[in-house]
Amino acid sequence: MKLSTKGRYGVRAMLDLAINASENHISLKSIAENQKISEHYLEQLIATLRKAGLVKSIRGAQGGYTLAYPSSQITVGAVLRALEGSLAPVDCVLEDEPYECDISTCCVTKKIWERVRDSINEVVDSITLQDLVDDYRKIHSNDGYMFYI
Amino acid sequence: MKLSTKGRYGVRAMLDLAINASENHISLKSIAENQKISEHYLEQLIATLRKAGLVKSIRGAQGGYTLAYPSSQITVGAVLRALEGSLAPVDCVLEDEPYECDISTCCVTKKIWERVRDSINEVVDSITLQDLVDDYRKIHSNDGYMFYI
DNA sequence: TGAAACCCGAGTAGAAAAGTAGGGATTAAT
DNA sequence: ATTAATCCCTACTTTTCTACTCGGGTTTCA
Repeated sequence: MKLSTKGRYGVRAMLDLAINASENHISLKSIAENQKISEHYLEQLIATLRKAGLVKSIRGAQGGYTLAYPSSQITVGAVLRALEGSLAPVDCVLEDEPYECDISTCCVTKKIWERVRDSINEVVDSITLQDLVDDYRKIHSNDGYMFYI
Repeated sequence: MKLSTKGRYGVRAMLDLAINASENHISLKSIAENQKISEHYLEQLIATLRKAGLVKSIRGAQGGYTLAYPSSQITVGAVLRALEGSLAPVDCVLEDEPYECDISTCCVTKKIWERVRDSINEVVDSITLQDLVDDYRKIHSNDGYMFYI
């Protein structure tokens, strides 16, 4: 029941972008350095986020990435689902294409997993990147990047 | 962010025991057959549940397993945590021995994972095996074992 | 033109999940 | 007492997935 590095790294990368949203765009390299994440690996994660429409890229020299929307409009849930897929704890309660049990109506335990899925989504959808930025600014006064996992 | 088969099989096995709690004890073999789970694999899961004090075993011929407590006193959460360990989505918010980040006070994202962890625990701790038995009886009228995942 | 960036697909080592194998210990029934 | 059913235990294997790495290609600014 663990989140993979995709989700964790992704949220941190997006938070990095949100914190530095004042600058026009940020290079992959600098995010990777700040967050101590393999550059090439992060590239793949950001590519996923771009395809999901959560970040925009600027190509060429001096290029980089920016958030596609204001940080107050991007939830942690959207980031996680883009990278991890559905947050359903078992495949029979996937939101889009639930895996059909042989005898789905008989599946008593399904109710448990639906409730777990919904409660996870509720939490992560209630937190925006801006909330994280606010928390971050409360702790730091522009003293660099210090939010590791 | 998926539950492993340990957790899913474990809950189903415990539900099987709860449904048949009227009989004194049930053999591993019959649970495995009912639930369509490899007998040898289920044996390992039940061993874990026994060591966690959730089921009792009777050895020898005609032996088997029973719940260690009334089904109304065993939560899904207890079963899941016995088999899966902490339901924390990342190691830095494990209840018992949280993985210490280098700079833990600075970890803004930690708050997210704490809230996710707590909400998962809240859901699974609010559901007892008896709740599942009640659901099961609502759907079936003693027509066998039909709750697959 | 060249360097700094983003873009893309394939491959890979290690870890974890899921299950197998094989035997030992206990006990009810005969 | 013997047998068969059952639980108990350790180790091994197979499959899948994670978390990368590799090696390029393309775009754009200076």
